Amino acid sequence: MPSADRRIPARRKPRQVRAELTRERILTAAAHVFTEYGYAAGTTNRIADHAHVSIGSLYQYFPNKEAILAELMVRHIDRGMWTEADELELTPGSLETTVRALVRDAVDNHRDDPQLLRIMLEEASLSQELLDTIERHGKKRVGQVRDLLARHPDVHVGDLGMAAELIVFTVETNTHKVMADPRAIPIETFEDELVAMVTRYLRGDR
Amino acid sequence: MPSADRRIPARRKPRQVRAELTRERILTAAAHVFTEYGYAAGTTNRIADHAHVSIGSLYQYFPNKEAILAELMVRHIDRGMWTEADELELTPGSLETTVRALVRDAVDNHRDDPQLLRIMLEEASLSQELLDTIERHGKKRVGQVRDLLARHPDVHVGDLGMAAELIVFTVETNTHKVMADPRAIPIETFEDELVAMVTRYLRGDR
DNA sequence: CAAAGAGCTGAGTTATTGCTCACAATACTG
DNA sequence: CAGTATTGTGAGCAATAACTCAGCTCTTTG
Repeated sequence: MPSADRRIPARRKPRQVRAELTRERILTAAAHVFTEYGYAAGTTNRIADHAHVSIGSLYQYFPNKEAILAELMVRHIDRGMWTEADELELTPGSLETTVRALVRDAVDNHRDDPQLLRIMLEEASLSQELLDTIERHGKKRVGQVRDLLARHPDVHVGDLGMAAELIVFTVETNTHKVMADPRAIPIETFEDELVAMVTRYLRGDR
Repeated sequence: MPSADRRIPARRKPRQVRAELTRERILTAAAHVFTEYGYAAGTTNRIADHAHVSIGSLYQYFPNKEAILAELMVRHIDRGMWTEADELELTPGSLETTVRALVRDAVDNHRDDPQLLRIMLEEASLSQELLDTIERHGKKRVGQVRDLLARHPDVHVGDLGMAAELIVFTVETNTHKVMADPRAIPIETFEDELVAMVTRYLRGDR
């Protein structure tokens, strides 16, 4: 492994469609390879092989291995970002309906490739910059949920911010677990329990 | 990195106290090094250095790097296992008290070295055997909690097994998160919310 | 106290992997 | 179609890290 901090030369920017396709093939292959082998064992040569591309080509579009993972991560985050329209859409209905929508949202976010997400979050040591992006995304999401809860009449909790944080994290990790586990519990059943837990919590029953 | 599956020669078993001490020093150093550098960058040479032991000695007691982590993991699990006495001790009291005890237990389990636990669980790719041990431990724990809930009069949930699973996982991961995050939320506050959530869920209020 | 064995050493071997670079192939342009 | 720019190739370099082994020191034992 070469020294980590070396001057990273600027990469060529694709000008022809061919090049753009190559880039995409590399990313697709990387997703597959990381999923199958994990981050450490998902070598750049393996990725290149899988993409039917030479290792040299790979390094023409990505300055290093981490950059590939970073791009996958950024794309995932972008896909998962709520638009304001989505947010409004969640407002009406009973508390349970709202919570269920939240859970469904988390499930959708994991649908593509739960294994890959796990690897991205857990296995690879991401750059500080990327971690910051994820952090910001998380904070924004907690904020959205907090606002959502604030607008709902049935919510009775002490600290709304903390409740939002607790909920987002709990829903996220539980979904993550059920989706990532091959021999998983049926999602529907688990979803019901999760929804029940969160709903009862928010309702603040004594 | 040498090929993963090679004949692993039997290691020397310590016969003198001196040897036992060396083994312990290696394990202690490994815990420190893994915590500070992570698993991948926590090299065997670094561990040996930190333990003031030659790399050769290290390999006299552990067949490979993973075995070191495995031993740390097994020890952690053993420490965290409930005895029957512990179990009985948890029975009496209000539901909230019981839940709080559960949460406290998780906190205690993370107290030693939350970073290390994170590394063990997330970063390293553990052997199937070790994963099975962890799995068995998890199942046993869920079983213990299920029995605990079954004995409590205030618990009203549909599927007790699933409830136990949901609770154990939720308490575990939330605790894990708060403990591992350096700029963490005050544990007490978070604990209260977590306890509230789980308690309200179990009480099954409508 | 001397022989035997247990424990310890660390330079060196083996293997892997991220990544470069000199060159070849392909696409664009006038 | 010649000349230029872009894209693609893959052997091999350099770095790194897991692990070995020949020979040493320390402990035990008779």
